[in-house]
Amino acid sequence: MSARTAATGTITPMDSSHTRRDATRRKLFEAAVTLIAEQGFSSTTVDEIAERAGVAKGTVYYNFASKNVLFEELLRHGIELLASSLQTAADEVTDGGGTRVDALDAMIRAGLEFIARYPALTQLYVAELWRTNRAWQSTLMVVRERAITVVENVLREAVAGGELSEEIDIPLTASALFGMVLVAALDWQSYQPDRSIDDVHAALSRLLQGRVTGRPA
Amino acid sequence: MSARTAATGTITPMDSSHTRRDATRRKLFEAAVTLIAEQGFSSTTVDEIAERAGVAKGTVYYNFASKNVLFEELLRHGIELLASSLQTAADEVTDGGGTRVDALDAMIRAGLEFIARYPALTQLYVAELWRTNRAWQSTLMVVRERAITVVENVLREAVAGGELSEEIDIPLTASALFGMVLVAALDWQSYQPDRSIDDVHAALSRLLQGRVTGRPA
DNA sequence: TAGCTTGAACTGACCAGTCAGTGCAAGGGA
DNA sequence: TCCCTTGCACTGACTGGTCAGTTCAAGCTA
Repeated sequence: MSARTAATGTITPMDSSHTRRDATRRKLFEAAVTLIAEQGFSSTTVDEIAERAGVAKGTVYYNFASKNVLFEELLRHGIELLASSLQTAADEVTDGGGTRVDALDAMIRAGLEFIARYPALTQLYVAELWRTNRAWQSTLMVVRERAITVVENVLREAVAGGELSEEIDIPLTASALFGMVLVAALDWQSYQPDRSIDDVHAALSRLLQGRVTGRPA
Repeated sequence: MSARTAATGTITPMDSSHTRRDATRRKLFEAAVTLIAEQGFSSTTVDEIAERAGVAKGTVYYNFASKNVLFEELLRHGIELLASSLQTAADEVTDGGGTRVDALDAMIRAGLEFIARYPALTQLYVAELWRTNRAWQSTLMVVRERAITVVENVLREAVAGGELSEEIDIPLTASALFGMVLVAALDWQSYQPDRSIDDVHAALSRLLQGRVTGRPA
């Protein structure tokens, strides 16, 4: 009974309650995320979302105040999944006696797994995250903060523990690591889908651990 | 007489010819790139583009067959700027007797400068590059190829010359480097605009050269 | 003069959001 | 046991508005 589902992946592997309404909302998230990732927010119509979710258009408006609100709730929902997945990966290593660098490595792995499981959600974040003049700008800032902070915290602990150089710039390094995983994963999915996740992980891990320039450990 | 211009940056610092028509097309590119970066392709109207460019709507259709065609030509135009900028940076170092790793470092710098100069163009690529089911999908594949290849070539030469470990995965490492620069730069512009380009460059450079995990060279 | 631009009017498709009405499960009164 | 009520969840035809793309007579400029 794998939690993983088909190509695009389901957004809500764990569900909270079991009311009829929640099931409908979940179906709508599901439908919206793939459509918006494929076509963008404004060229995705509410009719399409409703049709793919197998409900009537009115139901969309019964459950969400507007198309915008549906999207914002989707963003918040998704980032919670990512942040907790990264946090869990880091905690498991740290609690098991691993180093902070090992934890970073585990987060890279978790990031790749997340993107492989929810490619549509990821694509959607990438398209919106650095856009200016958007209605949901503030939502996105919070969302970004939530994810980046997890990485920054581990970096900070690693510096404090002497594992990483005191000279690294924590916010910028966190961004860079994030971007490295993000773009490598998206490229992998879109343009080199034949590669295994282990290949991708190994390449990124090598970069993190400074084994690209060829000095062995 | 700096080539750099205002906030969004002009797309066409070097122009090829001087006909009246070319000037109009350039104005339209200019207007389209910022509007689309801000709002996305489909919520940007042709009327808006014409207005921002200071031309009549009829002129848009006199110069481009459709809104789609305008956008595709914009993508092709932009990637040429990026690829040649990266190539030039790499060549300058190599021709001047620098190592391939130095060339990579220079490309990081050139990438950051490019993104700082053309943030709207960059945002637009990021939003579209990994999107599926798009009319201009094939245009984008070519465009991505053009940029990634420049990085891959330098990596390959570096491996051949023994500067980089033979074990690195060239396509994946190129993607990762690309993503690292891209995301760090966008984050810098959007969320930490007070930082200097030198700070950002230093942080990325450290990652490239494996000085994050603290082993001095 | 020929190539380019203007601007306004028009068409037809498309789409977010509305709303009067349906279906149905649970409760309660007789 | 049967009927009636309540209200949540859902439905889908409809509305008012928007926008890509067209057309064209007239003006400008190299």
